[in-house]
Amino acid sequence: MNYWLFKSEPDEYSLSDLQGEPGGIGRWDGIRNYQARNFLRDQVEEGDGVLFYHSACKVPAVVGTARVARAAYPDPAQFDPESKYCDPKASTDKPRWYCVDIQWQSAFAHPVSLKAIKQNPALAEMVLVKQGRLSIQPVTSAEWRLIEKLGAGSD
DNA sequence: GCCAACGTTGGC
DNA sequence: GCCAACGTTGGC
Repeated sequence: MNYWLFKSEPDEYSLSDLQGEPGGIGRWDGIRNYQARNFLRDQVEEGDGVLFYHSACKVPAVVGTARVARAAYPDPAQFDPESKYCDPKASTDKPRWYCVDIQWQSAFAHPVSLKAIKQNPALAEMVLVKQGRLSIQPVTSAEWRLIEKLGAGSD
């Protein structure tokens, strides 16, 4: 069982969008960055915990949690000429991009902002702090527990 | 919308 | 196989 942080722009796909899907299960697609792709394809497993992070918005923050409902499979959008995620270099024989399904689990009473994370010494080693531009990243179990606790507002 | 960090691409 | 150019990401 691994823990991850997934970033999404709330204008594109927010935590409440996921919550509104049938069964709270949505496809996490459109990943077009190789580092993120490699984590997704090689390490993300069904049942893993996901911190849902809103990026490129007014208050970047972890806003809730989800779990991985289905491990990596080829992202259908890469083969769809109508999609903005279409990649002419990808083929069904040799898919280039992958996606997973995740299921909504919780919305935090108190979103944990990037600012708060940066100010917390216990979270200084998070990949989020160390390497800014990575949309899928591993989280330690200690970091997971602390962020869940902060999100619940019981600090 | 600027620009920095990172990984891939491709000309030579 | 070097390395400059390019694409993506995301905080500010």
